[in-house]
Amino acid sequence: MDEIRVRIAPSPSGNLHIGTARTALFNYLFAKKNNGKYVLRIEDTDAERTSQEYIDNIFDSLKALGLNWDEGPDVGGEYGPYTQSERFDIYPKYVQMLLDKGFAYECFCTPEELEAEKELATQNKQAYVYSKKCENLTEEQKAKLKAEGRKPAVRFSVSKAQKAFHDSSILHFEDLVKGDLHQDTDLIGDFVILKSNGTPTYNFAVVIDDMLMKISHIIRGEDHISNTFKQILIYEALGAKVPRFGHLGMILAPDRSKLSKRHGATAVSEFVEKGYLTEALLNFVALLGWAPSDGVEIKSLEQIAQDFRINEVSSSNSVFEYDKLNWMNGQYIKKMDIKELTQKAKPFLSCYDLNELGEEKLEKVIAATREPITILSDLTYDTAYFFGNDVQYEEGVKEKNIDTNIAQDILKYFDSQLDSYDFDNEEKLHEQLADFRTYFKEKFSIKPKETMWTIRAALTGRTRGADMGVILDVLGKDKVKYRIKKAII
RNA sequence: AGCGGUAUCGUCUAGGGGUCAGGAUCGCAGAUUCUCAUUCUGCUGACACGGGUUCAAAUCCCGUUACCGCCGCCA
Repeated sequence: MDEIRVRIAPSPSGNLHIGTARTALFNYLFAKKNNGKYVLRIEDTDAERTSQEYIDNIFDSLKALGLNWDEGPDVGGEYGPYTQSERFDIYPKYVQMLLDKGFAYECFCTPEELEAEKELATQNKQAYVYSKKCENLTEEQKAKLKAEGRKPAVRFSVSKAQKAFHDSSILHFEDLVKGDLHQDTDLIGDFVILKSNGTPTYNFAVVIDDMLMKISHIIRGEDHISNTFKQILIYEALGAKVPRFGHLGMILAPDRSKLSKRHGATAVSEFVEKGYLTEALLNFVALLGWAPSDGVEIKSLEQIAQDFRINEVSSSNSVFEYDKLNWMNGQYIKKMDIKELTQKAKPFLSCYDLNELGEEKLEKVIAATREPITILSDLTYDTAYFFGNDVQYEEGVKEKNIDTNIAQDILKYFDSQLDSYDFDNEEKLHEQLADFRTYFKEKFSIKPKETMWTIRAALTGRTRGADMGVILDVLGKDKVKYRIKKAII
């Protein structure tokens, strides 16, 4: 059997889209599972929409996700170049081949003429199919048109290719995820393969590239199904081996439309900026259309690769909802190595002076605040009280937990005890805090919870937050005293 | 309009002629810890509709509907 080779071919007209990331993931998984090669090709034929910034973003995002490629523009490989714009000189040869074999012809139609044909079709409520009026132009006619300065495009003759290789006009192929797919080729118009400006169209360039790069399996979104029939015909006309195809359902926004900017983040990098971990993002997106055989949903890339079967991928669309992504991101945040997490958290703490705490204390802060959060950006607010001298009271907290008589008693007593607290020993602090709580419970029947709320409110301005022992420890005696005194009326 | 695809809890999904239709997430309720968080336990919640085939249909077939995609000298 030939080597399994798959590819991901993003077009750099934007940052790496989450949908493209999922397609990349499934290709990667398929390659890993089958000991194949996974190649990256940049499809930048449309120079106007392409930019280096997007190319960099695609590279960075893919790498951040851990979807490293075996061959690609940067790492090279046997079948390069892997950037389509550097391959322009190889397409004309194949266009000529099709021209010679009679599977393609020059078309001199102007945009206006084409537009008129389409207009007519819509008026008659018919599907538009190119009229083929240039298919049988004589050499003289062509020469005349060229003399007039008309630059021809090259069209593929669908019917000729179809008749040469198939008995019926219905073309079938066995899709890796959707099973038998078919299309009446009479309904496919003769499509352009080479534009009049000399550049190949997408449908032609992909076939040539995939053929030359020996791609064996093409896994992509189902928006490409109709292209597949055209591409199969080109492979056949070229005398090339037709690869296997697999079409994935699309990722939809909650309103069932295509996921776009108005729904929020769409690019992997935007999710990262919002505070999502690439590991969680990848895991989440894997679950859109695929389910683990053991029911365990949180899995590493390698674990997923072991369990992955392309024919088990769902063939329907899936809706992208944040609920589960948030939960999953939270799970990853809880489990991540604390040093690594601290590094990833830093961009979200740029509004604070991190030197105030130092690396060791910062790690303590992150460890103490990571539990309840779902995205890293939650840390911005949740760690606020560890920085600066003064405290920002949340609404109602001062009135409810500081300014009452009991609260004042608690604070005064706490203040008087503070000198005996061992601020260099977190474990000791916990015990002392526990004793303090018990004291108020036994003596005044104040719930431990409420005692702590008061202390917490004075120290953090909130009734919710990190472990109190950690707060005392990180803040240190001076700051704790300062904040407590400030709260006492 | 045409062509192609898809249809199981709100969402992601498992299953597939005989199941109490399973899990996850969300929501709700309880429990736990100093914390309206976390964690744990429990609960609510689905086979799009209509016809067949069959002893038996969510599962197979046909139709309808809905949704998605494609109909570019974009990729």
